[in-house]
Amino acid sequence: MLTQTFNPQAINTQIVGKIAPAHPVSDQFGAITGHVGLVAIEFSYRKDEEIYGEDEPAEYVYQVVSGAVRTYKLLSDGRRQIGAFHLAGDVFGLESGAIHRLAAEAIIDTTVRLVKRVSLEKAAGTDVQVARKLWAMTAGELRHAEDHMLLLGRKTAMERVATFLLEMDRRLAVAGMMALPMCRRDIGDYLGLTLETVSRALSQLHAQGILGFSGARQIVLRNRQRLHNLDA
Amino acid sequence: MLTQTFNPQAINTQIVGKIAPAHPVSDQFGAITGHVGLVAIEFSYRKDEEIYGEDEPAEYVYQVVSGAVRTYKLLSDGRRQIGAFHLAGDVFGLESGAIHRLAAEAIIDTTVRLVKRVSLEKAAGTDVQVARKLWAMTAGELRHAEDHMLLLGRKTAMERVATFLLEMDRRLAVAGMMALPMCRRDIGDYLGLTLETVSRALSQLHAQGILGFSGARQIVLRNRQRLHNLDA
DNA sequence: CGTCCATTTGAGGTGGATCAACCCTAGTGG
DNA sequence: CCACTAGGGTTGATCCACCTCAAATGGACG
Repeated sequence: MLTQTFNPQAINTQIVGKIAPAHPVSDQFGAITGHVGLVAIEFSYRKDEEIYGEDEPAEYVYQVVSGAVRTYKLLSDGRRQIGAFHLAGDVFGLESGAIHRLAAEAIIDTTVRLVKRVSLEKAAGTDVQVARKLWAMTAGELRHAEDHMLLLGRKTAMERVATFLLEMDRRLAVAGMMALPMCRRDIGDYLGLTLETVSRALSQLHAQGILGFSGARQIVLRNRQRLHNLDA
Repeated sequence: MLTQTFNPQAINTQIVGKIAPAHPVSDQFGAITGHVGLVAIEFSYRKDEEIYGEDEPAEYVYQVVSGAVRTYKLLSDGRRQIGAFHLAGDVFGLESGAIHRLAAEAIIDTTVRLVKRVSLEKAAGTDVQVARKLWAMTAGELRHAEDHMLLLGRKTAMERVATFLLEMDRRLAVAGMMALPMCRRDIGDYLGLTLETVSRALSQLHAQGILGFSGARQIVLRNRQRLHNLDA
């Protein structure tokens, strides 16, 4: 489990170097790599492929170029808690220490950009702007985790699903429609529910006209206000 | 909610200045304040007193000198999720941004040491060691939150209570005994359970000889191995 | 010694889990 | 182009872990 099982330069990679970020303001990763002149490499993973395991050495920090990633923890009997979904532009695998605290897998075919963690650490050691940015990114993850603890500890199934839909709507809606990359089981493992409970909640919202389907994973929110009301 | 309702220098305070930390290695806060020469102030809160509210400006960063603190989020109908308990030596209220994401209250009579957040920010802007330390502290909180999401999303009531006991044993046991500062309701709100379920789990562990009571909050773990087995 | 909470314990209810079909659709191969 | 298949999704029936409501007990403190 502790061995690095791939060599990013071996398969389907591309040296990117200094990149003009696609989203100059919001692209935190590009802001750093561009600023410090780090070399970034692109790498692709197929659906359900492991990117790194829990408790593996944190050799790289990643940014999703396209696709989607889940990070999760497992109990010994297989129960799984997904901590976060990472979509295009998101950074994941950033650790202050040397070990990944969650495992990461591609949800669908995914391309990532990656840099060595030690090179970021080194940059942070000479540039306080970089150090500040790394802290802010970790703090952003902490904020999400704190919100998610409230959801997992205290919200009902319908409230959790409503929260999830509003989060995904905010993060990946295009033209009022969202194309979910993940299956019902992933959603359940993110929300601390079973896939059946997620499906029932979505069906109920559909029956109430709050959302529309075009295929199980293509969802249109028809009434965000009522969804907000369902979310505690 | 957004107004700062106390003046730390007004009541029962004491200017501490550069402190020789009681725990030279583990005292992260002292390491910073001592290193940079920041002025720390001591302040005391009575049991159940609010230290700061959710979404208040983060004017200070705190370290527990004595006592215990809970940080939590509320839903509009009063449901509460406690994110963490902070015991002697722990830092809390550290934010990368300008706002506190959780509220904080004293669980029992508590004394804290505090420094202005902006002074820490300033120190981090000139000293990369300080910046590194602040990042590491936030990353430590994130690690705890990630572990706690797994607990809240996927563990059974007995597993949660076992995890809680092992955590408190590690953090506050003296001579094999722990004196819990918090009530059953606080434990429940930390574990995503009701106070009755917490009580029943503790009674069951007592009946099995895994722990001993001397008063409801004085607990001795008699068999850590069996407790570990109960914790997934 | 009495009061006030915190805690424990009991009885019963329920939201979500589990177990089990069934359905839909995208992909595959003929 | 269509039949077949497999995996994901939906829906139904039942179960049970935990919640809710209620009452008794206990311990700390005046």
